[in-house]
Amino acid sequence: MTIYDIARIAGVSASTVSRVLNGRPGISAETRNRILSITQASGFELSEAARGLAKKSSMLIGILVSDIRNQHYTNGAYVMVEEFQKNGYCSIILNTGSDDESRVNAVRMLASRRVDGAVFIGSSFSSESMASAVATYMPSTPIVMENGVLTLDNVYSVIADDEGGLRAAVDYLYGKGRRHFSYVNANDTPSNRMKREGVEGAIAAHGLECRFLECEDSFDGGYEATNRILSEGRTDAILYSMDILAAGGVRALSDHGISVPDDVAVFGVDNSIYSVISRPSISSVDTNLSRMSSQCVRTLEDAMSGRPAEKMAELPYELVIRESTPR
Amino acid sequence: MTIYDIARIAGVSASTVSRVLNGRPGISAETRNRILSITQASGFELSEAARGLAKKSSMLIGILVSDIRNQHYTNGAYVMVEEFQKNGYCSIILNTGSDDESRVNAVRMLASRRVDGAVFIGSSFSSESMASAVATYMPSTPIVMENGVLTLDNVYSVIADDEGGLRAAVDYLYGKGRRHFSYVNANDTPSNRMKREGVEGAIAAHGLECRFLECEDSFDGGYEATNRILSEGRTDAILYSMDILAAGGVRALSDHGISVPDDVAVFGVDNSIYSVISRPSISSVDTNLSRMSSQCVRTLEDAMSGRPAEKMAELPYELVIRESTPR
DNA sequence: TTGTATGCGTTATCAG
DNA sequence: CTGATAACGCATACAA
Repeated sequence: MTIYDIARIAGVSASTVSRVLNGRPGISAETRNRILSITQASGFELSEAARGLAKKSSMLIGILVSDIRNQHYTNGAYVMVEEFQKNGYCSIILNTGSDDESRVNAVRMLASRRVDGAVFIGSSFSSESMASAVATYMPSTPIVMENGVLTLDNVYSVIADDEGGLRAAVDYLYGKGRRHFSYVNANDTPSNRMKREGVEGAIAAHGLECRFLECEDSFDGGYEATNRILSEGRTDAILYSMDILAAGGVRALSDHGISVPDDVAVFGVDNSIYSVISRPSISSVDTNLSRMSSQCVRTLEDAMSGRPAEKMAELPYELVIRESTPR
Repeated sequence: MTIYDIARIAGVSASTVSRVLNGRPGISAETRNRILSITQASGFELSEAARGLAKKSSMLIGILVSDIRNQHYTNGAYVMVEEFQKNGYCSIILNTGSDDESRVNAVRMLASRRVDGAVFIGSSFSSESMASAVATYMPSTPIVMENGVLTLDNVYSVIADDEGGLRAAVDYLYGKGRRHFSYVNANDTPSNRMKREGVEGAIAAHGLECRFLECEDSFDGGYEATNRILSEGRTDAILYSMDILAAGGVRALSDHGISVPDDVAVFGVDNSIYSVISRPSISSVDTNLSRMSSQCVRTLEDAMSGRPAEKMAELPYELVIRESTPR
């Protein structure tokens, strides 16, 4: 079924059908109604692909997610999907692994779909290979990076103050008298490096020391890292780069009969449902993902419609204090 | 940049470029290499929209999600996205509210994109209005419903044995000596009705009674419903239609100083991360979402490629026993 | 108010 | 092995 079929049935030309279906003026009420009723009866919808070809606009937004297992990212993606949908855009979501090749492939897919704009979610997209992929395959498509940076004309950034957030968390615990810090970090991303720098900076400012550990990006990863901490020496404050790790940590502490926050205080990052569900509930650095996501949408829509768009927006963090830290 | 531009630079016709870029045989190695190097240097990608127009295939899959806040669904969506991506398909994810109008609109969007196939995630799509929307706008596009049913020729189903799962959970608790049951149900969906029927059936079979409560689909909803239960009388076993409710429930019980599972046993549904993180961890009915999702992909790909596809597949449940129920 | 012709970027058929 | 040419479904400038 095409507009030509509708046209034939209605006894008019295809352009007339096109005009009616696009709500353009200059059509007699009679013809309009005839065409409309035929269209509705047949359940016909204009082909967005053909329309996009003719209008040079796909009404498609590409969303790249670096790690699907991180619900932090998927939540952000959904905020965007919803907001774009309000404005008539469809979102295509691609999950790129962490290897360069599949990430570049994802960019090529977006290019072949001729997306009107794109959002890259996660700091791990701040890489050389991404920069060159964008430069070669999408040199002029507006792109917004959530918590990432790429120094290209068509790329905009909305970033979180990860460093400041972690620094504040350390300061908070220091203010409560904690002096023996540990920091558990998941995978090595630019964002996690900033968090670590925040911790290091605050620790140094107080003239303290801190043990740094790496672990897998999961509940179990946090659990095991915490066991390692407990087997190695004294600690009265543990910070985790993500809530899910902290959830594992709280569980490990509890399994060892250690009181949280009396013996050991715990801080997470993300202010996610994990921090709420855990027992005790976990104090967390909130980088305000949903606000960041909304900002991404706004920036991208500005850029797509030629309005001046904010090249680099940094959103403030917030400390959410729960049961895992002393009052 | 189009294949005509590439053709002009290479000094050949557009058809030759098309052949090379599609890896078709019958081109001299020399011309092929010339075209390939020009293409790579320019970062050109074939337009999927134009290609789709000519080939009558969009290589697009539509995914409808009923409720974005339910991570159960989004997890399923991502399994699918990943699997489809492996086969060259792009997924467009639309979140329909719960009202009929926006759901029908979502179907129309899929129709206008000419998706090659679609998956509807969630039992709430089993409705009259959905059936008629599909019949009018996508009468011949293969569609798979995850945990839903629509009696149309082009619609396939992969469903969970919700009823059996809940029946088994009640039986399990009965076997541990529990006699005073409560059941907390979130929103009214076909799936949740099946779960409730499972509970009712098992309760009746044992000649018992059960208190039924409704609540919001959230941690807080489960928390408050549980408070209501505790204020109203005696209970030694509470089942929740979703883990997130059970997580709220466990927290409420704990806040009241009630021992889980000694005083009250708790059962959830979904076997999600929530059931793992809670303390005590929560026994849960696993309807095996990731297997369901994989099955959806397989069925849809069968249907799209004309192979015989399973019209209705029911997957078995599994009880995952954790700390919230007696051993 | 409506119709005709053309272009959008690609594939496919048919010649050469 | 390669090149014209039509077709895919729609929008739009131009004519009538």
